[in-house]
Amino acid sequence: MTTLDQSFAALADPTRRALIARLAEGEATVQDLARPFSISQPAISRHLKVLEDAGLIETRIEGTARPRRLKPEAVAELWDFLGQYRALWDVQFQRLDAVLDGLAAHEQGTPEKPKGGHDGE
Amino acid sequence: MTTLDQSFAALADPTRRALIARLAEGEATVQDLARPFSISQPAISRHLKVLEDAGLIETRIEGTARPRRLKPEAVAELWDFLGQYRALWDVQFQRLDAVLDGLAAHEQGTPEKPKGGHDGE
DNA sequence: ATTCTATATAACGAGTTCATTATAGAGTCA
DNA sequence: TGACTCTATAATGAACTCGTTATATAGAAT
Repeated sequence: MTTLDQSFAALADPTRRALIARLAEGEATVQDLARPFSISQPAISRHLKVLEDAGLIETRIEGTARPRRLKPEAVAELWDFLGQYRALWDVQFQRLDAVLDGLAAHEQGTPEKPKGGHDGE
Repeated sequence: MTTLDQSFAALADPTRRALIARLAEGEATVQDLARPFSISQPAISRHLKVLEDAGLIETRIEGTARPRRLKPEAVAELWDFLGQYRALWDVQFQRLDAVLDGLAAHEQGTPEKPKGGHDGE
């Protein structure tokens, strides 16, 4: 039942993540998607089926072509799941924040962001 | 190479997500973790190894016990990955946002997201 | 030392994944 | 119609996953 199973499993494959990255730029056919990869067209079609079964993409029919597009709203469930643990992460860093405060503000704009600045609500 | 592979694969298993949920409440030994499940201790130990290899948990040694604890900072990478696609999702919902704006601002700082209502297992 | 407890590891089997090649089906074009 | 293109599906094999039981290891308690 859990679609989290399918979604996480779908994203566990680097080829599928690359397909998603490509689709983030816009609709693409199987041909378009297969071209940059060194794997066969049937393999791509199967990856796309996995992504679609997970609800991450959807298919439109146009002649013989089947352009795929992202369904970004599918990310919501994963986002919420991770959000639970990101909250813990923030809590952990609250202590670190205190330490950093004690060390005085000696640097600004370091690669590490003590104040969890990851999302954009 | 990508640890995203390991992280997503680790989270694709419902037993492992349950282990993580338990660890979110605090450190726990293998015994603690195995008790609520109907699977064997070796199976739990292997799940924990998968989670640790993915960087999602860490182990402390205390006598013969090996209490595990969450490493919530490991969520950052996954969070960032999903964040790319959540941004697309936000764009899609900008039209909906406009509608909601029209309905007046009735709440501030709610935990619910614009399209809330997702469960967490 | 012996025994008990906590955990890890090995060996195995069923099921799944991911690639391949070969082929089928549907739409387009001459 | 026949030939061509785009995509899906079937058959197959290697590798991995996830459970099991049996056993090994390490520390604690007696």
